[in-house]
Amino acid sequence: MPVTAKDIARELGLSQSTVSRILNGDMRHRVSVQTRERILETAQRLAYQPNALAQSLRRGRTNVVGLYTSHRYDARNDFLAEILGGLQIGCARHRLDLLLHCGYAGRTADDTFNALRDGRMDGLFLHTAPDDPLVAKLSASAMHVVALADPLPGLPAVTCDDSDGMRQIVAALRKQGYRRYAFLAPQFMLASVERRREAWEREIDALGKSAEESRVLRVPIEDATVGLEALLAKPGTLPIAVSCWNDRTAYSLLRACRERGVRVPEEIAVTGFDGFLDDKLPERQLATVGCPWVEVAVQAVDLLVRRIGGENIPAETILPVTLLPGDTC
Amino acid sequence: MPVTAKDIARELGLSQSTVSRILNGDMRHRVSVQTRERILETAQRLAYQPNALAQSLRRGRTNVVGLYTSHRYDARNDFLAEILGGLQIGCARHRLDLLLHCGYAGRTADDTFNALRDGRMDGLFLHTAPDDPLVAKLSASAMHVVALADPLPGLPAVTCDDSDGMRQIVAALRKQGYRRYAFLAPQFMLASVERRREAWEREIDALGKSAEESRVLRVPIEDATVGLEALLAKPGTLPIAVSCWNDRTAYSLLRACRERGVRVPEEIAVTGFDGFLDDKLPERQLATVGCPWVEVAVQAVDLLVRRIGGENIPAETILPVTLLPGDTC
DNA sequence: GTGCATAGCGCAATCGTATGCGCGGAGCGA
DNA sequence: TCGCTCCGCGCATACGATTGCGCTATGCAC
Repeated sequence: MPVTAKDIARELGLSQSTVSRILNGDMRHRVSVQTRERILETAQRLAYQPNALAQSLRRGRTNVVGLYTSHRYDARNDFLAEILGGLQIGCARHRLDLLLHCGYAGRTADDTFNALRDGRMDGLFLHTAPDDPLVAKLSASAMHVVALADPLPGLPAVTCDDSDGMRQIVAALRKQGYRRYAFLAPQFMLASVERRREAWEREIDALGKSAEESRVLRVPIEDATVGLEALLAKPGTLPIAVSCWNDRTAYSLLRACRERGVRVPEEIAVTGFDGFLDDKLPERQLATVGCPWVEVAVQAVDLLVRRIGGENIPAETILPVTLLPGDTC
Repeated sequence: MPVTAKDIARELGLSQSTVSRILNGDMRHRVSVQTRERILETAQRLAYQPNALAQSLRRGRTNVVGLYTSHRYDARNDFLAEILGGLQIGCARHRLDLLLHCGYAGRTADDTFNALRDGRMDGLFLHTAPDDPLVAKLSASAMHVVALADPLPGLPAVTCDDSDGMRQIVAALRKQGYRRYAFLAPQFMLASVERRREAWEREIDALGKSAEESRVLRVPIEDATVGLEALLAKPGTLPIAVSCWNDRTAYSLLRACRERGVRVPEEIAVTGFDGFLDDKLPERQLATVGCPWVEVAVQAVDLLVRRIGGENIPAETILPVTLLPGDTC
């Protein structure tokens, strides 16, 4: 059985409230020096550890923040790993713990929403699709939420500059004189993807008549072969400059090219978005956009803490990205 | 303000205890059908969500399990990502949530230990070095702990069959007739590494006089160049069969080989351990051992739940691994 | 009219902590 | 001696739930 404040009080013939005040350093409550010493010494000796549940219940504050993501973790999801690393850093700074909410199979948005507001956490980080029913519920509730990487309607967010990143990429492609362009998007909905797509379209439109072709293709993230086939099926001059919405899709495309014997960048030029480093690659070869995901998460923690503290926080914090040239275009 | 059971009781002119019993489906407590209906309807209408802190405090059970890892998350740590994914699956099945304990900078083992036993979680998953002071404290405490992937003294663990995996690898190398061997270990201490090293040494010893050389090198996980230099510095017949303690180190070595123009597998043969899939690679080229890390985590959750339930659980659960041939040896 | 069972519910303690307020005694000045 | 201040601490309640036990009213048999 864990030792409680009452145990200490009983041992010393004091009241539990006095023990509590001393251990919390409540200076308004005057206690003799000897009593203080005895309490501290006894707490030490009995290895007293306050019950966090009771404290949270009473204080109305848990020092726990949650993370809800619509996607599960796996070794190929570099994005979540980076975000998680950043959250770890941020939480450590603010002495918070992180509660990963595990979505039960068959759980409805209602269930999930209820599970998130059961009092165990002070705030929540969210990464999901904008049309996730959870988003509307959360933004209508009193819950403190910060969206990560992808802006969500009605919620503050910390993001990377998707538009600028894509603008820079296409600008670089234009400078190289490509005439056929394509954008590879995922089959699911994500706000940042649409931003990148819009920026891509703006830049392509600015090309005017000099662009021979420009298409947006939706492909499964783990296999870009269909996309590649569709591109090559249409006759026209090569190469085609294919901008992928993220690095993982770009690597899918690169693999598809290798498997079909398509030369990069002579026939297909490829760009990514994220800028993950990986020892597994010979060198940085993928031309991509470097996104500070760790920093995104760190800043998100700062913001959430301020929000919990009652401050107003900006609707969107956009972090700058950098072009990372490579030899795939 | 969240609505409490007392609010429902007040609204219906009932007592809070009756409300609680109905909502918990306590059949021993007899209540008229109308009252039951009214309570359920009102709870629904007011969107009542029981306060998890109060429930946990009273019930002595939180339905939260913790994860403590000595390493931080990042995109290159495939291992943690896989483990985390498995924990997600397992926790979802048992309707648990996962509390990531963020180690604060400057926190001592004492601090960490105390933070882990503050009543917020029912049990804990652990991945750290065997000489981490935390391990001794935890195994001496009443806390329910399951070690992940790496056995820890005094604690139950779920692991992969390190010995068998390494045995299979070296057996395959022997069959190919290599005469010089090396083992690349990390500079930090981890039980599974030592198991792999011991298995490697046993197999090499079994070669007897036919082995021209066999060395164990400790290299930083993110850069194997020094190791490579040390190997090549010593004259002798090539190739050298280098078994790396994990995939990441193997990729480090492969990169070092590329950078120095060393041919694989003609001059240096490379094997890994983990078997992570990655779209970024052209094909499965690294010869390695496939470890079911997701399954390790899933089973760890099952075990921890049984342990929390009062059962005795096996000291070590070892999951089988499979040899994944490649073209790096 | 009495006894007894049962249906239908409430009282109150409990989990461990935080905190507003009050209370007895000592010391001191007038 | 009276009144005031300040020291040192405890009482009691609250946070929001769970749960053992007991209480009242009704119905029914006798």
